[in-house]
Amino acid sequence: MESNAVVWFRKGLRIHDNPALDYACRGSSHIFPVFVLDPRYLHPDPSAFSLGSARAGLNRIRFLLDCLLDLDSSLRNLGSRLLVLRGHPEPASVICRILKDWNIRKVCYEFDTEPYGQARDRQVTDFARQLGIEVFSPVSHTLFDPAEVIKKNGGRPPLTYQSFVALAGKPPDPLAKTYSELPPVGNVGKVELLNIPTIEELGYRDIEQEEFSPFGGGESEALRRLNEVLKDKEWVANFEKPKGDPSAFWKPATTVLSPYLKFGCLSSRYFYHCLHSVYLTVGKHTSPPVSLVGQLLWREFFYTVAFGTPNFDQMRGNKICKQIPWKDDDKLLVAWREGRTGYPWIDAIMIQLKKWGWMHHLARHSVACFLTRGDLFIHWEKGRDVFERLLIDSDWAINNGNWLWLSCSAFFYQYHRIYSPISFGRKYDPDGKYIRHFLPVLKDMPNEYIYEPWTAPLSIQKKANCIIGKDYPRPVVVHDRASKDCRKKMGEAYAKVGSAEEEDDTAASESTTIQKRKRQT
DNA sequence: GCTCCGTTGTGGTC
DNA sequence: GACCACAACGGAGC
Repeated sequence: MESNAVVWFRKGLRIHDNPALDYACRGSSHIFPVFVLDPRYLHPDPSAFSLGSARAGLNRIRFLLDCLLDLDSSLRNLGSRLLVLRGHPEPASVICRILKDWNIRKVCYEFDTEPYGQARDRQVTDFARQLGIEVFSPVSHTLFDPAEVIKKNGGRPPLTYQSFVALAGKPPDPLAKTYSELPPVGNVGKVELLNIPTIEELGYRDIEQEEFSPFGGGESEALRRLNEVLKDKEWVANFEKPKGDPSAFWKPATTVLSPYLKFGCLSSRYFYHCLHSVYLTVGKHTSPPVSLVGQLLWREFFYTVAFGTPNFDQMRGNKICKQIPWKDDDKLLVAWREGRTGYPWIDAIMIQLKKWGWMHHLARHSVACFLTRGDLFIHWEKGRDVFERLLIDSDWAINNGNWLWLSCSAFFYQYHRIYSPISFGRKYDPDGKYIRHFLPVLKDMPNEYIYEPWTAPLSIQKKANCIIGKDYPRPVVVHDRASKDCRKKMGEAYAKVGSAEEEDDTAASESTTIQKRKRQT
């Protein structure tokens, strides 16, 4: 008897440790491995501020296409293939249609915690259940089930890393299963199958950008990269995140596995498992929060809080977010976004973001602090949008979580600790090699002035072929003054924080409001 | 109400 | 590279 199963790939673009794929294969005569191309994610949007679609910059689109090509090739090696479908009018309705057309008995897809994914999957789940089709939606993108952690904590997400780690315990092992062959693909009937498009086929032509992300997508590349990392056991064992060098770019100071985790080319559980094996063989190793395992737990922490916090991605209506009267200044925002603030360290980072779609974690801190509480006092949501579009590893929960953190809106509140746009970078890279690469206009500026070129005498500027105010901008703000002003405004906003909460919700936060009132009297 | 703690500040000293 | 002063936040636990 025929028994057909669909494996719907969204994230989780891998064969290894893939419970949805594993379950689809069990007892099925045919499986249909499906990916739905979402035009909003892929097709050019000329109104966007950078090359790319409405939802993603070109680097991440390219990364996704790499992932799909690799997944298709792996499936073909197992006697199957990826069925690529057109996402009109939207991915969920396309899935509903094929469930019927292909006489599907069970549909399997990885559980997705993001609001967009939740709404999309609810449509499919409801539809399938009406038709009596089995839905299998396992948690496999994260180490833990965020809903369970929240339940363990009495219904609220833990709001500190330490309390999260105390609750979390040990994650489940990855699936050990490997395949020699998959059940054959069934008859797709009249459903149109697409090829995995190229960038050019999507309509991206005459691209002038001269440097693109050096990181290619796909499970094979993820596992190659992982094995490269694991080879250096000492490095893995001694890893301490805050000690990394943000200016290292040819050989980054971190693993750069984040984009692979984001798309699920690499299983977080498999990664965790491998790290643990290394720890066992070397004995002495670093620990969370700074260790590599600690980094995976940070990911879990943000996924959990994001899942359990309504309006996590905005200031308004977000209970854990400080209400701060951020400034609205498009000119400053654009200067930051385009790498024209006049601070070479900040601008070089923003250009690396634009060209590579990746920069070191501490570099992200520098520019996020500069945009928000450090210098420009612009809303973290604006910076979040820029990162979300341009980063190849942009991940809804983690990106929003980090912007909340850096802007001192949640999790972290020491707003007087401000990164200097001049000395922070110089500490790691006194010769400015990083700046010279990403801002070639400054390549002949002497070391002495590379972090503050506006202080160079005109004769030096001329000799370096870079006149400040003409070839490279003057600073948009004076850091010493701007940061002092920001500190003052943050202090005022913090002092007023009780009344902001009162505006948004009345009954729910009554007890905290009373506490705040007491404190004020 | 007090104390301790918090992945990743800066600028100074030794 | 390690330590300090600076200034000074909220959360958690008692």
